[in-house]
Amino acid sequence: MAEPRSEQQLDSVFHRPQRGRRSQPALSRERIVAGTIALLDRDGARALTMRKVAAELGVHATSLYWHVERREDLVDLAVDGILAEAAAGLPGPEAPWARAVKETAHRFYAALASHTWAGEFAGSRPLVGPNAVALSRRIVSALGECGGSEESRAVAIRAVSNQILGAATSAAAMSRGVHDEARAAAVSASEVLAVENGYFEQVLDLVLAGVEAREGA
Amino acid sequence: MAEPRSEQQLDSVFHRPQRGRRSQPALSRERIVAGTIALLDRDGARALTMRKVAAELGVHATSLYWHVERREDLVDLAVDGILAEAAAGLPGPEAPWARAVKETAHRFYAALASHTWAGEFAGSRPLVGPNAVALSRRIVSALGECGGSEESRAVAIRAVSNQILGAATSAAAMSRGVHDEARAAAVSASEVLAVENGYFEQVLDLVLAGVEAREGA
DNA sequence: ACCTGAACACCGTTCAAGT
DNA sequence: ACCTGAACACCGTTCAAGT
Repeated sequence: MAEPRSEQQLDSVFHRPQRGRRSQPALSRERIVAGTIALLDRDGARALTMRKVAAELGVHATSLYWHVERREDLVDLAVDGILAEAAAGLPGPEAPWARAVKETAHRFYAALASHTWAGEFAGSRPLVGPNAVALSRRIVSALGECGGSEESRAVAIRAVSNQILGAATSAAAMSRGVHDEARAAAVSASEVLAVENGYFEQVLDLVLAGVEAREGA
Repeated sequence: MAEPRSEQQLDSVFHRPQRGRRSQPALSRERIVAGTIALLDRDGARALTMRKVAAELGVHATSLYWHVERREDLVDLAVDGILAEAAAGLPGPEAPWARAVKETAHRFYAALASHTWAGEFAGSRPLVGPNAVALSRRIVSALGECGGSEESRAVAIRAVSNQILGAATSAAAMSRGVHDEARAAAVSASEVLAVENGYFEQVLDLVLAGVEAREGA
């Protein structure tokens, strides 16, 4: 039974105080995150065990506990890790709001969908890492420019973020889903993803059409 | 490493052939599903272990394997179980398409959101049980009446189902999320759910406004 | 400061055995 | 047909011990 942690405690999952070091330690936050992501990409969500992450890094499972408090911290760090690139290239403040929403949402979704294990964790862990927050904030700020009441902006924000989370979750579920052999033979997983990526753009356009229709009313 | 199962195999998870029986068995599909749901409602997703489900039913863990093939079957059965009520009261074919979509989507979402553990499993298990399928089909048929190309209907279907899945996933994640004590003291979990339920309706209206705007264009 | 090793209380699943 | 019991190969996490 893990008890809930306060904002401040959770913040310390992502930003750990640096210590002065004399001899180079074998493990570090960065190495642990990289190893965890490599393991997840290779073997999937179910392979995320303390022992396997440790083995990936040539170390004992118990050693990880010096650097993280619990297994769930590895999940949070890995998920936020794959959002780093997406969060690094956000549209600037000069971008028109609709384009900023579309581009940010697409980067967010594409990062999650290209590592399907991330979608598998989306329901059990809130996305509160710094990169997820940066992406969310950019969407919020863009939708803040489109006019309307505070209430209607709150609705638009939820519509867009549900779209991202729903598409990522469904991509993850599909990747573990019923494999009709004929279909599996015909189209590879990456082709499916390409099609779904195209749908994501259209679906988001549809949502934004709703936002604009509302704004015009 | 569980290997994927074909459509037919998966179907047999939900519809098991009935056998003639002489003496009443202690366990049954129905009792197992009911016990699993009770356990999940009481103790959460992490409590779903074969041993605990068995204890809930006063039986040994290994006995469950006579009735199900693996732990994941319990997940599938429990999730589809909580969708039974929602699938039982679908809007009839005479309902106007937009109302049918809204009502069905709301029933779907509300069922998932009122058992947050279901949202936690949404990313790891595709919703392919008979009740989930019935709900999805009703949404598909309703959106089939709203005109537009096949492509645009496919987009609308994804928009609505992403909305359901995204809202349910985010409700689940929030229920395990950062507990700001002040906020937790001020509003109970059920109050939050009530607010989010209201948002869901508005968000769905927004999406449907997009569908209608597209159709008008 | 950082890692090891033993230990504890769990897991899912298998299979032979009972009735 | 249906359930038990022992067993196997795992889990996360703790803590004393090493360096």
